[in-house]
Amino acid sequence: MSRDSGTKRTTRPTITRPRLVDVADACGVTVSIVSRVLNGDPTVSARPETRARILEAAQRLSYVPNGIARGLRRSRTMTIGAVLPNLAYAVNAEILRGAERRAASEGYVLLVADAMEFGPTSAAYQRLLMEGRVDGLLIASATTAEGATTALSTLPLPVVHANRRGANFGVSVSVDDEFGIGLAVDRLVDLGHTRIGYVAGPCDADTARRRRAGFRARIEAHGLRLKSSMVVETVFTEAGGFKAMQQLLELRRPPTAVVAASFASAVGVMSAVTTSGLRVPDEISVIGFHDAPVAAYLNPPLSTVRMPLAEMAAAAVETLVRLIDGKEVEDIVIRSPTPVLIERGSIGPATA
Amino acid sequence: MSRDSGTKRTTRPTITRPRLVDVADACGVTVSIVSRVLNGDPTVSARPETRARILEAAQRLSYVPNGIARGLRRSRTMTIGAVLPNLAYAVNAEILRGAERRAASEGYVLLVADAMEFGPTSAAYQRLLMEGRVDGLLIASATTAEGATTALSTLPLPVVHANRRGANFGVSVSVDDEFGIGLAVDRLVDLGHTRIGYVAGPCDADTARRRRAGFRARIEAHGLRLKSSMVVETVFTEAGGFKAMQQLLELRRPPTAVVAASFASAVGVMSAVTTSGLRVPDEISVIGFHDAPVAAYLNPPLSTVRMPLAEMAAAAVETLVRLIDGKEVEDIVIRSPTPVLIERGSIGPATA
DNA sequence: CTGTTAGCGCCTTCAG
DNA sequence: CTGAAGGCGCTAACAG
Repeated sequence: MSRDSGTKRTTRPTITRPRLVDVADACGVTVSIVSRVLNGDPTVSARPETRARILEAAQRLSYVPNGIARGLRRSRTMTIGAVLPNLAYAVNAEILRGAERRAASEGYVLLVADAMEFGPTSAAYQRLLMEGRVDGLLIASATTAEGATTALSTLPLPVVHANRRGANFGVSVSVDDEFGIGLAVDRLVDLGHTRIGYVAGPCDADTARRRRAGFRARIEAHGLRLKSSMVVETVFTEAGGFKAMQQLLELRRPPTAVVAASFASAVGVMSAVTTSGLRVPDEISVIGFHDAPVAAYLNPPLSTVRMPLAEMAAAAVETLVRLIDGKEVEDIVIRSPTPVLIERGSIGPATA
Repeated sequence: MSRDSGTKRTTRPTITRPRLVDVADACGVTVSIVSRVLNGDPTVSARPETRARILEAAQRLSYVPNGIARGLRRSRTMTIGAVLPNLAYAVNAEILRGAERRAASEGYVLLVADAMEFGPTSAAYQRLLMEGRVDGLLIASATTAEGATTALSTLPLPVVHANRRGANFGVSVSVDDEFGIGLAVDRLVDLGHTRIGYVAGPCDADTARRRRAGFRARIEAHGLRLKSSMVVETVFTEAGGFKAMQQLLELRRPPTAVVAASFASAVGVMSAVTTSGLRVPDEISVIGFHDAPVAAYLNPPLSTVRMPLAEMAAAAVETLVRLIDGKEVEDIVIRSPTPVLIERGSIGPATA
């Protein structure tokens, strides 16, 4: 039919999928009604009989609209760019997963880019942003390269930051870090600890700053004093936690309990304690921030604060979609489900 | 989801990006030369002066071609669909990461879909495949839903399977599981172990079958006998490893060493040993398959077999691109860098 | 109720 | 050496 009307179809290596026109002349109408019927255009009142014929034909040919053509026409790609840091850490994987799920249910797909290499000069950056392949951007990296962020702020593109507040452009969706870290403090104080150490995250991440502030505030709310030597700043990795804990162990009076600002660093902390010949939780209690499947199987099982990360990611996608749709949005802090302390074997009563 | 209101924000006014025609009449020529010059068309011999003017204008307007329009025109989206299982496990995250990197350097971007929900009826499936948004598919799930795979095999779309051989369609890029698992056996035999248990993966994953076969072969190559009670099949999770190990511990003569077919299950194995009051490696040695950052910080540090997963993912992308380009490709087994046993504290000499 | 038509932004054959 | 023009497949006015 009109399939070969275009004279030379050149070399089409793959089998061409049915197009709108194919289903159109499969039932003797034109593309326009087919399009409108298939898209459920409310302003069209097709004769039931025609409509049925169209739907039947579409079904029979297993017609699916070409997303690229549609994207071009509507200047809407139904694609979201996700910029994420190292996926080897469960936190980020969980965010990506939550985002992908919600994106799918909103009719979007996710393009991923590694935040580590996401500078304005990178190929990924070019493809994602400049080529107009995405309708919006979900940035889940607390520490995206500075060059990238400033470049981004000049782009006419909706941006949502997940787990990061106060960027100078875009909207933020985050969790209540202060509250979450407070849960850890409360429980440790409950157990009689008064010398509680803190393995903080890098201060260039605002989420790390919030946790740290929350820790201090909660410690002081309990009438305790936080000596500055009890707080060590490090990166969000096992190695970082390990080194930080070694430092805490060198103190004249080491802490009897330690809260780590991430899951990975908490693992490092436990490892440092064990390696030094002390026991968790007998001599030192440990709590990590963010949960992971492996937590329950560590030796001892690591207590963690579980934050609603998947929900945060979902809300971030939802917000981004609203933004893309031109609706008003505002910064959001996800408070439900409430952060909760998962108690496992790594904490116990103060002994020292 | 309860949320918190902050400042209201809306999207910035959308500035339309420069088009080909903009740079064209910015220097008084037509789109056609501009297109050809910018794309480095070798068959065009533009006057140096014109060419310079064009490049300058493009630069000045910071013109970047619209990827969607180009995709429509060339029926090439420069996009690869990646179907992956649970990213919470480091193995998969590493594959995704390796794939993303290589895709970027090949000029492609990656669309991700969760293998767990990747059925032919899922929205993600629709968007990725049927809508023609991707030029090819990278499947890194050993156990993609059956419905999905059969549906896929009928699609005229290049497919590469990573870490999975013998699918009835597409090409495979995998690592040498047999060899890798053999390294673990060799070392344990070296250490004097003769009763070596194996916590296998689900037999519906061909990669799990290969590891299992490799294990048996290597055991027998050492002249040992493998009692069937020494092999327990389970899922690739901590919980799976835990339960499997419990089963092995109930044997009249439990193994003195255990090889687990995944990282997660190895963690579960160690946990089960410890929980039962035995010690690793004093009473039981443990080796896991696939490495992860956390391994070195477990208690005791977990010995693992490190496989070239990132390289595999990169090769898979490269193969897919070749396939997309219509070149001939064949199944690949990545043997470099060679799989290597990372010895950590979880293994020691046989004592029983 | 349905058809015609004009592009979305780009590439590319064919003329000049 | 450069221009003109026809689509890629689809949507959305605007007409009948």
